[in-house]
Amino acid sequence: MSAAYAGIIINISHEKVDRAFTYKVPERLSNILRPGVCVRVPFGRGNNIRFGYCVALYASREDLPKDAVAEDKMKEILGIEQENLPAEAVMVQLAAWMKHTYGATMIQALKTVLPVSKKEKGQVKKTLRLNMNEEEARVYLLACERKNFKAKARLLTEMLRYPEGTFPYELMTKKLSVSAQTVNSLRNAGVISVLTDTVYRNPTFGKAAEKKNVTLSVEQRHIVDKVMQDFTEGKRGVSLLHGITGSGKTEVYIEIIKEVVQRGCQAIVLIPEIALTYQTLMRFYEHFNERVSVMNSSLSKGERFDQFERARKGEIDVIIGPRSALFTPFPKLGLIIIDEEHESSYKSETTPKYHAREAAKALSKIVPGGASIVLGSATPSVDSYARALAGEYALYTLTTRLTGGSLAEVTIADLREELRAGNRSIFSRALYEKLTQCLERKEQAMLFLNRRGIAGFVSCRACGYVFECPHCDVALSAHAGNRLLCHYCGYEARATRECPSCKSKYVSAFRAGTEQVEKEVLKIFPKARVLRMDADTTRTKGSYEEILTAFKEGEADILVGTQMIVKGHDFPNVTVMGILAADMSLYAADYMAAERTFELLTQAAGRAGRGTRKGEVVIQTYRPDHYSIQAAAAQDYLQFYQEEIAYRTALLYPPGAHMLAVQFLTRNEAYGVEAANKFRALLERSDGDNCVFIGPALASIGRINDVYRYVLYIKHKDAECLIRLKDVLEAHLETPAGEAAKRRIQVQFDLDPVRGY
DNA sequence: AGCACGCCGACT
DNA sequence: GTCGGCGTGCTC
Repeated sequence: MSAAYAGIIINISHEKVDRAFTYKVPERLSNILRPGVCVRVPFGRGNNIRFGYCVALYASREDLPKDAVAEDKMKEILGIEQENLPAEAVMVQLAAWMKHTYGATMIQALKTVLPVSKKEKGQVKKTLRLNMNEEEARVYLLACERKNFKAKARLLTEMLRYPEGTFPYELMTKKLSVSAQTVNSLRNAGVISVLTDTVYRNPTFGKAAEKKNVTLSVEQRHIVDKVMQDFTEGKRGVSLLHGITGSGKTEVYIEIIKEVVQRGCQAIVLIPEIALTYQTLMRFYEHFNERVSVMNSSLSKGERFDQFERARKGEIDVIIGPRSALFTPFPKLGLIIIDEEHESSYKSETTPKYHAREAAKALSKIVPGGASIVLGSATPSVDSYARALAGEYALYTLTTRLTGGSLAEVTIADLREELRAGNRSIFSRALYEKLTQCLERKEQAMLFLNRRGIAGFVSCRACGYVFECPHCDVALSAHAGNRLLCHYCGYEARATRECPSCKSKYVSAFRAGTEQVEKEVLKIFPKARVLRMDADTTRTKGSYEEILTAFKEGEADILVGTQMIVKGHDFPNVTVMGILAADMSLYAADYMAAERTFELLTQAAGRAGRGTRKGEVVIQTYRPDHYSIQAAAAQDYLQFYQEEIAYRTALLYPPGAHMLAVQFLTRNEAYGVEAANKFRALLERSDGDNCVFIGPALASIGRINDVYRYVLYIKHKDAECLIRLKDVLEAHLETPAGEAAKRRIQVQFDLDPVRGY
């Protein structure tokens, strides 16, 4: 496309100018300018030349947004910058890729990739301090007052209240309305000094850990050598590391990072938010000391900026963090490691809904020289495994459990059978027996409740009435103090003792929760000491680690919990793991339900028998024949994969094909159906010949906060075809008819979603 | 952010 | 008058 006008962002990091300015595109650039490209433009009254980034292209005057400035006000782009690219240019290109692939405005994409503004930086980084003693300063203040330099006087008066103190720059300039010039002139006069704070806070470690040398097993060494051989030859591709829990993936990561760092490159290690354990962290510190930095969600924006700044300046070689750590601006990125690559937390839930794995692949192609990618998992995503088998990724397998211990012995308990035998307790006979023996042996047990999608709703047992949110299509869930809460919009109500429908008194909370399990355990095993871990008991900071430590130190016999107890913790004394309702996550209405069930069960099964004693696992289920449960019981990934890939291929689900979910959000139910169907017709007419359309249909939770949600799924082998359809719809929304629709309906895209709508 | 413009008191 | 400092608002 040839463009006559372009939207240019001058300085993304400053709030006042973080919007697009329209420039004319000179003839010679009209065919080569693309979103994300770095340009030089005249800016401001002085027409100073600045760097800017192209965020939008317009073919003609008609395409310009209505609020664009008059033609005569527009200046012309001077040229495309190819050398001396600012460090952020790589990230801007990544943003352009995100915009193209996942659908978003360029600004949304830029904000995802360059998340911290300089404003925050100012707050943390610049402080003011008196540069002279109190008397001298008072003399200077008098001089200022005499000359009527009001701003200077205000500032000095304030600072003289604490002559030895340091003052945050932003606070002083804002509160006292002192301009940057005033501060500058005081600094030039030598009255005050402006300190740029170079003391970075490193939140998780203080002392340098002692260095331990690890000897890699033959298996591990082989993988490291292979990856490094490709790296050295300049082949920067993707490797998938399939290794069962305890097979030593972390050592492999560390060794590869070490070698990459030795070659003058830096590395990013992505981990799912919850998997960041203290033990794992210490392993990295032991090897990289102050050259490694950790990002996590508890960091303030300023602290995150510090981390990025250290990376930019070359003060660190390795950063560890959740998916946003991918945007660390290293000068020479050489390696990206994605641990537990199957985790769904790598997919962003806000627009642009990017997948960190795909974004990492895009980034590795953008960085000069390229970057290698290592994906690691005990239960690889079906997507990655399929690509590895197809030869797109190199596949490596770690088969030996180095931490000792052997695979646990797994029993499947058919709950239908139990019911027939008259057992109505939450424990099958097999689990009851194993728990009893475990307690007798003074060993520990874990009970895992897979309660995804099940909340403690309140219903009437006489007529079946369920308390529901008046604004969303979900049941309210019971909370302490007789309160009923909507988890989607925050609506709150009181629970009544009497059923509003049939007036019976049999109103009670249906508790399939961990609390109920805990009570049940105490009833059946009154002597057992029980700890519970779920969203309720881990609400306060640090309580998560506290519970785990207490359990590890043997302060309890049984740990009851949700997903969070099965992720990456070693309890050597645990010999029994009970999975209470294995199929709960199978009922989720999306194509990844079986994959998630298999992952959870495999992880849970891997928790038992980590020490020297053999582990025993009981999987309780109503669907003992389902392949995800059978495969998890056999701890056989390949068996699961083969069943799953056959299903995905036959039904054209990823990776059998690509899938685009288009979500329509509107307050008007009837209009939603009508508009969504119109959009589908438009897409079918344009380029949808070989695409499979499903819907639009009301989402599984059809209404949240009085907004109705319709979903249209489109499937096709080729992702680019779906991206074209997305572009067609986006373009339509820019036409006059589309603009009108946009006021009543919101459209969101999600390419290859990992969660059903 | 950086720059110019307009305002205001002080000094020639 | 006009010089120098200060606050405000705009930048395609």
